[in-house]
Amino acid sequence: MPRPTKQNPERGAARTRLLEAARDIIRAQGFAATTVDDLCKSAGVTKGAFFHHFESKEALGVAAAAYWAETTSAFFAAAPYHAHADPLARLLGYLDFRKEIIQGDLAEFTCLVGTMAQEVYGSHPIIREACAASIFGHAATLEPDIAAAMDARGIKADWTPASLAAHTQAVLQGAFILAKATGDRAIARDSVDHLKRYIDMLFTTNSGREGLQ
Amino acid sequence: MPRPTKQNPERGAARTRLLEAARDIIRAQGFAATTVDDLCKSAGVTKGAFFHHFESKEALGVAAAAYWAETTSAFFAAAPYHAHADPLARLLGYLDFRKEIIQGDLAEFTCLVGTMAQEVYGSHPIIREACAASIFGHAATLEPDIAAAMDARGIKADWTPASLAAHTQAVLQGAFILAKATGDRAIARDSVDHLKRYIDMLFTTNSGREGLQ
DNA sequence: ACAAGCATACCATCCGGTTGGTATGTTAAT
DNA sequence: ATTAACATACCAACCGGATGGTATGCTTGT
Repeated sequence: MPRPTKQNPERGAARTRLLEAARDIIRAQGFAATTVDDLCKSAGVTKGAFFHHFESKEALGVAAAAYWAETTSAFFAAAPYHAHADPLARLLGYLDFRKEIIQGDLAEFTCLVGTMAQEVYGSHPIIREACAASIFGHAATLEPDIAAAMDARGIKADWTPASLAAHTQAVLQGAFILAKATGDRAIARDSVDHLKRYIDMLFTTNSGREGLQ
Repeated sequence: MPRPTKQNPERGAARTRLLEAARDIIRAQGFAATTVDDLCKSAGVTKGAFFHHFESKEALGVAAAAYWAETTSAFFAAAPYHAHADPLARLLGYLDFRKEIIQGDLAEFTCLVGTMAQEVYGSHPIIREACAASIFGHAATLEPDIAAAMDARGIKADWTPASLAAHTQAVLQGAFILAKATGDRAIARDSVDHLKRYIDMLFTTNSGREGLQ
């Protein structure tokens, strides 16, 4: 869709630059506090360009969630933890990878769609749905490894691969909130450690094979 | 400070009513999307009353977090799980209690300070701090039971009571995000179940007594 | 009399969205 | 090969309503 010209090679990139601006600014300020002008200024385009590409601010929110889903799924697909032969090692490797990327500024490693979902679940159901699709689409990539690890160890539990995959995302989202509340990244990594310990115990002790309660 | 009159017994309650309105509306819409007029309308007072009691919208955010800390700490202090004799039973009872109160409308059981912290951590550091105080003040109430349970079972681990207490709050906050994203309360309860299973295993298997990594 | 607890009215600014226009590129009939 | 017709990408200026905050004054209890 982009149509660059000879004089201005940046032409045609307005949409992408607005989505990148949205990704960065919304993570730092939230959706409601981010104005269309903020986005235009950061992207270096005018409001006319904004409303040419997006019907409304709400539509940008949906597009930003979709863009997030695309870019992060490519990012994780390229991550090294997939190289492990054992599915449990891949799962724990995923969590190590998540721990590794918890660094730098808060707005750089926290989750756009988690932030947006929390904020707009009541007022913008369309954005909420796009965020849910991104979160659970990502969680779904963990399920095959979880199922394979259960299979390999003959584990019959009262929890499902989908449930554990969702739980990993809950822990990560919650870890981000604690990090934002304290300003401390370490507390987020600590929660991921607890999650790793849980999963390790689930697959390496007998307790994991019997139901709770 | 309230000064009720004979004609209008509600007089003097403006501040409290504004805080209650803030608790309810901010949980449903977020802090930035909640206008001062929204709050005044819901509390049944005028803007003059609002700015008589609060210097600014930001000041109301801080007061709302403090009010949340007060009311929830009283709420949990009165909960039945404290009756258990065994500290581990109290800890698991706390999580059962948290599960039980996940019902009704989303804005009724989710956490005000978690929502606010996520949204304003960058733009309103004062509110962020008040939210952190509320979250970790609540987490601190779990630490004595965790420490006692470790003691009773002679557990020497590479995690601290404070770290596990923080993790429980991370799981709860994350569970709320997933619930908001999907509109489904059950997924939040599932995460609490995983957390219960984790804590159960930590204290009832040998794996919990050795370090991860 | 005086201060606390409000209400009314008002303001300056901001914000999402619109309008009209220009520059560039594509399609297809002649 | 030219050109008319159309589409895409973007800009500058503007608009109406909303928003946080203020100025002022009225009530009520002490």
